[in-house]
Amino acid sequence: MTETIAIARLPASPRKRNAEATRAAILEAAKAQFALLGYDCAVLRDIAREAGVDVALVKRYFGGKEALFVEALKASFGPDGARDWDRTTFAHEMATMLADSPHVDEARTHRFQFLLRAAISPTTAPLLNVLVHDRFLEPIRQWLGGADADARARVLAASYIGFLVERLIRGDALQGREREVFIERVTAIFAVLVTDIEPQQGRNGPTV
Amino acid sequence: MTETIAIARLPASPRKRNAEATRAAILEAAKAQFALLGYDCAVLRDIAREAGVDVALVKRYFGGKEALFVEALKASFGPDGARDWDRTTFAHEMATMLADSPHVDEARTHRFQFLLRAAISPTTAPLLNVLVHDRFLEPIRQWLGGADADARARVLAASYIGFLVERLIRGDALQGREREVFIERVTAIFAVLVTDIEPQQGRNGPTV
DNA sequence: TCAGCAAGTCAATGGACGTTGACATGAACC
DNA sequence: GGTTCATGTCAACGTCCATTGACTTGCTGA
Repeated sequence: MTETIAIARLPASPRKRNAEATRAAILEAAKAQFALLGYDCAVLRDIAREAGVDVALVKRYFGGKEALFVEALKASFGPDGARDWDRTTFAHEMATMLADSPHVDEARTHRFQFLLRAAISPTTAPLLNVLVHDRFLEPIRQWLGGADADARARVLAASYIGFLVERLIRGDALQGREREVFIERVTAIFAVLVTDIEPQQGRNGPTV
Repeated sequence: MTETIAIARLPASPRKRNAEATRAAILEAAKAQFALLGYDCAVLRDIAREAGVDVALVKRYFGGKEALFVEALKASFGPDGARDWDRTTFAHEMATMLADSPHVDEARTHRFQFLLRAAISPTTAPLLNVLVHDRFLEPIRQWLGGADADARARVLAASYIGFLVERLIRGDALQGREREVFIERVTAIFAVLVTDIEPQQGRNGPTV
């Protein structure tokens, strides 16, 4: 009798009891679900199922949905932060990355979807103001440096968000000429923002 | 007895029975709530209360929450569409408008919040792809004209969305020097996009 | 004045979901 | 081997919310 059961167990991994591991599994599943669906649409039962545990453990380990969310949010914005980009190649690299998002650098795209959804939802927005500033705006500001770094960081962040949203809305990848043009223009935009000096006036488009 | 009751009625407006008016009232309340909270967080009871009617009427007039949402979405993107901007002043005007959003041109900000929330929520995104293209991207594309209008329209739309999100996340108004810098840079960005010719290469930031 | 219908009200239903506490089970320690 | 505590399971409960259908009220036309 025991042998047949042992065979039947193969599909479900017989995970050993391990608080740390299950906690981590829940957190990982939560990060994915919250990024994909946002706080309101994500469902604890699904998170638990994805982690291979019971819902009740969410309460045991995190206290509740909101607490889990905050934890997942923090976990998503850990060390990375102020990645040191090369100033001379930044604009082009970022543009290319965005053009190929979300297929390239999936983890990064993922994290920012998370942040974006969190920042926009009226439920979670209040939890976020500090985090957005500390982990997102402030690193950009410091990296930019120069005059009016704060305002420029804001514009840079906003542009970045916009391109990300655009990619989020259209799922398909950019290709061929369209991709090239996208990269060209976006590179030009980031170049405007990285530059310390003010953009020259009178470039308000051709006077038709 | 009747007189005292008549006096007590003052606060609640004794609206006459009027199908068209109540339908309109519901739609108006729905537009506001959906824009403010998004599809998932908006509650039919609140919409009904704001419109001064019973929840059941939502079903009678619109069929259900999703149908009401679609209706509200269409109603929000009616005639406006391809407003004819002056090409020579577009960049600066738009930058200024965004800097002062949402306090100026509140209606416009409102509508785009609506669209944004709708586009991002996984619940409503499927309902939107066509609408976003027809009422948002396509008018921009036509207005832009020139080479690679499609790709440029995409970048323009994305930037616009980004700035809107930034303003949405921070509620407070830009002021003083910060506002000036914001307008300067954003103007430069839009200028890059309105222009038909490709941006000059090599402006990848100072070589430090 | 009365029938008939549209407009509006009310209470109830059913599902989804976060939360909770009682219970079972495995491992570590005496 | 038995005790004990942490880990994991189970079956609810309560709430929120969209939906529904039966009921009431006011208007209109004969």
